[in-house]
Amino acid sequence: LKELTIREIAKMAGVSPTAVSFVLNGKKGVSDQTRKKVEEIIRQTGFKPNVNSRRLFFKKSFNIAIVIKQTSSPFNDLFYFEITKGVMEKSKEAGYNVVFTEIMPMDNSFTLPEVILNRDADGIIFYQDTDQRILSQVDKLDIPYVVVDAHTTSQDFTWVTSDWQAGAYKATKFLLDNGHRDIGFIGSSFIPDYYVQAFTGFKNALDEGGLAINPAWMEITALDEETAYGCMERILDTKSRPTAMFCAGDIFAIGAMKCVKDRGIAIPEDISFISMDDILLSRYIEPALTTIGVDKVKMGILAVELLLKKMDGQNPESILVPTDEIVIRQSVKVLK
Amino acid sequence: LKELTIREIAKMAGVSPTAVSFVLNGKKGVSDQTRKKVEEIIRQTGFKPNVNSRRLFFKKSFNIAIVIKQTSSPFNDLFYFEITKGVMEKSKEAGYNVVFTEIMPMDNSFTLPEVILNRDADGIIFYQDTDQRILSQVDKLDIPYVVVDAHTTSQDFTWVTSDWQAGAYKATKFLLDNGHRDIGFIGSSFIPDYYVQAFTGFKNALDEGGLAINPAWMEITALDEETAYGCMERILDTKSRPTAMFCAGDIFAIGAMKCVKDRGIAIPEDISFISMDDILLSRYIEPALTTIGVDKVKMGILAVELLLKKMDGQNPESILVPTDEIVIRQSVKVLK
DNA sequence: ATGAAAGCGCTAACAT
DNA sequence: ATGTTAGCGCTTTCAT
Repeated sequence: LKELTIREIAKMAGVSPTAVSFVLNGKKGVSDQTRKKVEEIIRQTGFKPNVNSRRLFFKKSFNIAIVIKQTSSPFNDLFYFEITKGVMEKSKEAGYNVVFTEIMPMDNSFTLPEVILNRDADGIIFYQDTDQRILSQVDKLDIPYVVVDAHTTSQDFTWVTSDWQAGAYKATKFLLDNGHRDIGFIGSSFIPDYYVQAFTGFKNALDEGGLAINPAWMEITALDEETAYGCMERILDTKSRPTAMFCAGDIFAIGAMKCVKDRGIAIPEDISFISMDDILLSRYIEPALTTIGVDKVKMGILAVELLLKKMDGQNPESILVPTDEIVIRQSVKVLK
Repeated sequence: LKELTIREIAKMAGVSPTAVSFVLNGKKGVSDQTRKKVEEIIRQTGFKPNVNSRRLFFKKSFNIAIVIKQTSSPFNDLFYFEITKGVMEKSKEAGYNVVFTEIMPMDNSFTLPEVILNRDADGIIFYQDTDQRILSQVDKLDIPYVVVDAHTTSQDFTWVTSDWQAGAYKATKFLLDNGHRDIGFIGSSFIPDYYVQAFTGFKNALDEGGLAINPAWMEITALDEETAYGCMERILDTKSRPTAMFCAGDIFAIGAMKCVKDRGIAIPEDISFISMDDILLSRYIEPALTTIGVDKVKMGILAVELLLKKMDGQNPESILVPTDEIVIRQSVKVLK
């Protein structure tokens, strides 16, 4: 298979390269006859115009870069992999490649990936909260970007984030609807905005049900499975015991449930659990976790849609993605 | 920030574009003095040469494409995400972008991703067994590729695959070393090569221990969690019961364990379980699963290394990646 | 050691 | 409607 160029196609069709270019790009300025002829030759030869020539001419890379953090946990990875499916779907549709890159927020250098420094991407999608120093650098390069799943949102950049406040409300309401009155809370004040959202949703549901928060059952220092375990220990060490726990994240629920089981307390008979995220694991732990899901593929699609608008010079509104309905499994008991 | 070109840098330094190009590419033909001067200007301006001009000149994309199947399950996704980390690490080091693409083996079209049809990748990494019709198309395009985690290997293409035969041997040996003599097998003849590897490792260990295979405890129709559940049912319905099961894949073990638990049989007190893969889930099910792991990041690195060699015109040997040691958790009982 | 000039393959402005 | 030509920004050959 030899290397074809637009020149050779032109020669074969007995026309000028311009004609071929016009046909390729669907422009007018060629007679129906030559168009047909050229199209036929292109079909026969399977000719594809050289992308790099086009890139050079248009000063456009036709790449969208995804930036993930190297420190991301496997749980996040899975979450982001699903988002990526949406990103790929929409990018392909719009004629862009998806280039994967990583940053290491550990070392304080905050160096952007080469793809971006080289201006080899027309737009960027950042996953998860992204350091302001990174974003400023991108601002300087004047490359449009969108942040997906940023817990700390802002007017300063465009984002796509799940509505965790609505999620927390729904989850807590579900407990109330099932007869629970003594409800504890495990959250994370280490992610301030996310914490506020989760807490606000929780509190709103309680308020609506005419219930007060029991401070002894409020734990806000969870970070991961282990720390959530610790939170639960402290709650169990108080005088009275809640009949249900709302956890701001499946992984917190998993840690807390482990603590409860270790003490020989039955789930959901003695204590019920509900949380948000719907990570893969939640289906497999025992008992399977009742939780609130989000459509991650959709988040990826929305992110690309916003990005395309920004690349088009528009200034679209950020998007709060509605949390889906509750995935009911076995961790919540119905009280009479 | 205005658009810099090599011409402008040349002007600023009072030299020719050629000189700047030589400096950028570390070639000799420039005096130390001009080199210093040019380097200084480049440093000050943060100039980066236009990648697309280089691509056009070199007829090289500096892209490596990853091709995954859209039908891949979340478990595979996680597995492949880790491999991807290795791929990114090594690709970056070698100066290549990583472009993510999907194929849909469902529709019988077997259309390659645009990136590949456009010759916008210098090399390809396929994840998982890949249809021969796909590979032939790539052969025609004459783009080098490597298949990672191909269960069905062949002399016809270059691959990087875990040594599951050694893994099965190690796992079975571990059961024997812990005093088990009555051992069952759940595998999948739907993936013939993989099945043969797993079975051979299993059988070799048994042979070595002077034990015969009990055909009543051999199930080879597992495909996923559900079918593995069915396999286990049939084994439990036989007259006698094994003290331990070897499963050719964590997900099979998870399905089989569910069956055992549903029948009120205790793990590992009554029946022990061991398998291979070490997927994320295995740590979280109850009891936590003892299994054989592989270094996925390393697999990604090795894949890129092979690919780079192929891109260099070499014809490297495929690689059988050693399975790691056993990850001992709680699913195997020590028999006296 | 240095610079002028050609060319990678495409697109589009401009003549015809 | 069609063809000629310049130019996107780089690298490299070839004079000087």
